[in-house]
Amino acid sequence: MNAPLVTILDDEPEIRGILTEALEEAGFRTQCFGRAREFEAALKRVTPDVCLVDLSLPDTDGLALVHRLALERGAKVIIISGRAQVQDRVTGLELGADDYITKPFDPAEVVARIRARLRGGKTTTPQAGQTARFNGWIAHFDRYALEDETGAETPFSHAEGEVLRLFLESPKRLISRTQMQDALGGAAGESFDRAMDVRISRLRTKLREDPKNPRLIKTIYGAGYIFLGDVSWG
Amino acid sequence: MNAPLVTILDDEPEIRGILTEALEEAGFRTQCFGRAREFEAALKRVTPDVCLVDLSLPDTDGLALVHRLALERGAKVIIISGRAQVQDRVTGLELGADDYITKPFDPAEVVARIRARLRGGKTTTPQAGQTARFNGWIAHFDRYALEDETGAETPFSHAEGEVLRLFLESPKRLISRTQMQDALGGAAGESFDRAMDVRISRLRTKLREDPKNPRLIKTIYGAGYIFLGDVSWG
DNA sequence: CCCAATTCTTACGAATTGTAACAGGGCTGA
DNA sequence: TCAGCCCTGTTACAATTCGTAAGAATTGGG
Repeated sequence: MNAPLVTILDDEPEIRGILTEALEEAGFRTQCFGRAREFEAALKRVTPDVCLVDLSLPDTDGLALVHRLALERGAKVIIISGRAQVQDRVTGLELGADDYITKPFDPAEVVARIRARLRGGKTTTPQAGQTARFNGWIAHFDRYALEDETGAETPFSHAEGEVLRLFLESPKRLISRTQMQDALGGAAGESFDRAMDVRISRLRTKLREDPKNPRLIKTIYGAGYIFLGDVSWG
Repeated sequence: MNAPLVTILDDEPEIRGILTEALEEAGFRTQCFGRAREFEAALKRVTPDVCLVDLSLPDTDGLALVHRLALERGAKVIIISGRAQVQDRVTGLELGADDYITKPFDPAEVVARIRARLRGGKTTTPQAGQTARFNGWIAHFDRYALEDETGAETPFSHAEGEVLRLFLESPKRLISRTQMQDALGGAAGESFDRAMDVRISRLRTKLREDPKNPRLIKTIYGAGYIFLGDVSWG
């Protein structure tokens, strides 16, 4: 398993430098961005484990960005801000941030708080179980079968299982098509797109999704897919 | 689903009072303890969702208690401490605490941080924060639908949702066109302006705005837009 | 070699979104 | 006040993106 990826979004290069140094020292992978636009562009390719966001961006409204990150992506967000008023912290946290650190900060504390977030989240599933429960379903990856609420089982194929596993490992997170393509070992960008669609389509029918109003696998036009549903592995 | 249970462990009665008042106001159930012994005894009967622990306890080592709580119980632990040194915070977090608040604290911030903890551990809140109410409407961002006063739902697309979310995140504030352009990730400078207008236009029709006299999305000639309406997220 | 299961590719239709074109109204200056 | 320009709203259309059915290619077993 790779080292956790932490993204840093701050317009001051000096702060970026301090943070990257401390974080790499602590064993994280890092990616830095000075403007929100670049950051959002990068999000189409990678899925950070924790996002550090400075609110005082020239580029955009930081709070709106935080809200989008937390809600759409399900990412862990830590706000770093010069605004130290209680009201600022409360609104930041209410909008979905997982933590709020005020400048000036100590890099050691930032590292400790990132670790605390990663500990709590458990986003990654280290090979633990071959079964996962979600919204009344049980996915048996050892047996390639989906178990109903009533206990009835529907088999699924290997390709379908790859997609399902990808979703179950990153629930409530937006997964872009390129990410999915990479994860599924799909060769270069041929017309593999359609194949993915087909896989998802078949998976949807096995999950008995209403094509007009999918509840579990939601597609975000022009962005990717998102799997809603409360997953617990075991 | 019951209200989340928060335990308060602090030797100062005054602080216990302040915290219980704020937490019950916020809708949590609370249990107070002045000594660690009583607290640990109570743990055999109940399972708190979040534990607030003051480190300066007379009858035990607070840090050791935190460590036990975090490791054995898997409970969410928030340290409240008078010790404000960075080193104290780092060790507290490393030992398993999920957050560290220094005295003096503001009860509102404590509530916000508790909520953030509960949100992170997917146990309690299935899908909070995905809806917003305003002037008789309910916007369901998880479902991409606008709910009427009568309960009727009108679906909206991702692009429309982006605009709507932007407005709901900054109500009663002027949003310039460039701001909106940045937030919506649109490539600048092009004739993307018109695209934005179209998005807003479509959103207005779904909100059944009178074109001659818009009540919610008001346009400020030469400056931008402003969203009137009393928004409450939840 | 044949059959069955699985997967990919092709093809087409539907939904979403950006673009062009035009209408209309506000703002400015004579 | 009125002409003219700029800004915005709206409509129609085109391009992109996505869903799925049907058939072809691949694989594996007998």
